[in-house]
Amino acid sequence: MDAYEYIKGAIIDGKFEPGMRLGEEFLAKELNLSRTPIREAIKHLEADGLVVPLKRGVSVRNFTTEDIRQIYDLRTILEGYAASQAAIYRTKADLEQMEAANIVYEQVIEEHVQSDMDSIKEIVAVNQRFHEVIIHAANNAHIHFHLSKVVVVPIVYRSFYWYNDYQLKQSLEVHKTILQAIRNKEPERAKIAMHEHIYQGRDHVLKHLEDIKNS
Amino acid sequence: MDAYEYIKGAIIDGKFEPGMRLGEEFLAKELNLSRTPIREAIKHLEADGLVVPLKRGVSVRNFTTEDIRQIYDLRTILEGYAASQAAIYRTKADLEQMEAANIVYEQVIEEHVQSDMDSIKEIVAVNQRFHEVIIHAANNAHIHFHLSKVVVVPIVYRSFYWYNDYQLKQSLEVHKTILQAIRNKEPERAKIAMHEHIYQGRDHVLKHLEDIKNS
DNA sequence: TTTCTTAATCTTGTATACAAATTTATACTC
DNA sequence: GAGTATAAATTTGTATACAAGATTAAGAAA
Repeated sequence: MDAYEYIKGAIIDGKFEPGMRLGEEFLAKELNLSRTPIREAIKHLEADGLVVPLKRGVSVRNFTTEDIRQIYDLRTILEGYAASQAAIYRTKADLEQMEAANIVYEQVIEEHVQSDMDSIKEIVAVNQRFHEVIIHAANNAHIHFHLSKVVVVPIVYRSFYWYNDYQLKQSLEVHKTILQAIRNKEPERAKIAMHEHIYQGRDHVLKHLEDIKNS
Repeated sequence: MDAYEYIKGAIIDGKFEPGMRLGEEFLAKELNLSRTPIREAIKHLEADGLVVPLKRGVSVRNFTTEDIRQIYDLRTILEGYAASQAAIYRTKADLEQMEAANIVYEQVIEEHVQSDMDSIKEIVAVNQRFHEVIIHAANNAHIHFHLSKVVVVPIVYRSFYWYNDYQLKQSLEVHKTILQAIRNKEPERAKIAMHEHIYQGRDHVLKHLEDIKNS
């Protein structure tokens, strides 16, 4: 298995917790590889900002509340722009893929039972799919390059775990609004709706962080 | 010397041209190192998007005109946002550093004689300094993280080489406008001025690329 | 002469070895 | 018993070795 993907995955789903030192020998054993490819994967993760260097070796980065706020601000700007561009450049095929993603989104929300890990993973995947199609439709590969590094922050990734049914349906409704604006070629409307969508996500995560701090 | 910085520098100032294969043994000899640290530097550059993988090894990335356009669009959004945030959060110390950068900028432009490499390098550095202070004042470390990867594109970096005296003075004037808006705490004005500034940079680069294509 | 096949060479990718540095553990002193 | 110093043991960083795959070159056939 690819070392980079494995370690990244383990960080994202919390198997490797923030602050944990990532020993090379340990990872090499876990993946049945020598230290060389492990070190290269670590260098890649360091460039991504997912691990931070120590005096020697690296540890899993700890994202503060302030980091989360800044990252969501970034996402708001970039995805807002992507939505407005998508409303200009979207093709028929783009629209079909957005619609398809939202239909699946509706299904998995419908079938979803609270705190079922598998269905949450499906929700995360299909939500991401919708966002990715918009970014693709925006016709700017560089936006995609940067957003792919922004969204991957562990806490953002896991935020769906503490959505309730009502909030999930709310989220689907905003998706529909965004899609409608893109279909109608209304860039400003698409941007504003996307802004609102991501601000809701931000508030949701920040509130959760506040709650666990007070307990 | 650090392998990553060396190779990155060589790509930026064109010593390693787009498409050129970066042989590990070659780089190892050039830097008096073994292949191991070279490979790690290459992995880092790959994460940055400055080199692209081949079937085996990597080559220097070639940025197309379309890439340049997309990258400048990204810069416009991110630095425009940074300028508006700077207009809100700038401290006294931030303002002083912006002023200092612009004073030096004025001096080096004044003393500058066309196509003197050293003075051009100074101009590049002090222009970058002004932009960096604004990004710092915006109070968003993640914006800085992403912009640092966006601006480093070789062609963008070298765009100053084909500015004439009038255009340099023009550029200084816009810097002053941006600074004034930030000083007066006018976020929207600062953003718009920054947008204009970067669009001018973009048009300048794209026109240059067009010119060399037609010759 | 040109093209296809095969062999030789070169380069990468992975593993391992070794030295330097940091961390941990133990012992000694106050 | 606590703190410091010294020594032992991990662990990283760099170098090198080896094997697999890719590229180039050479030779044979059309």
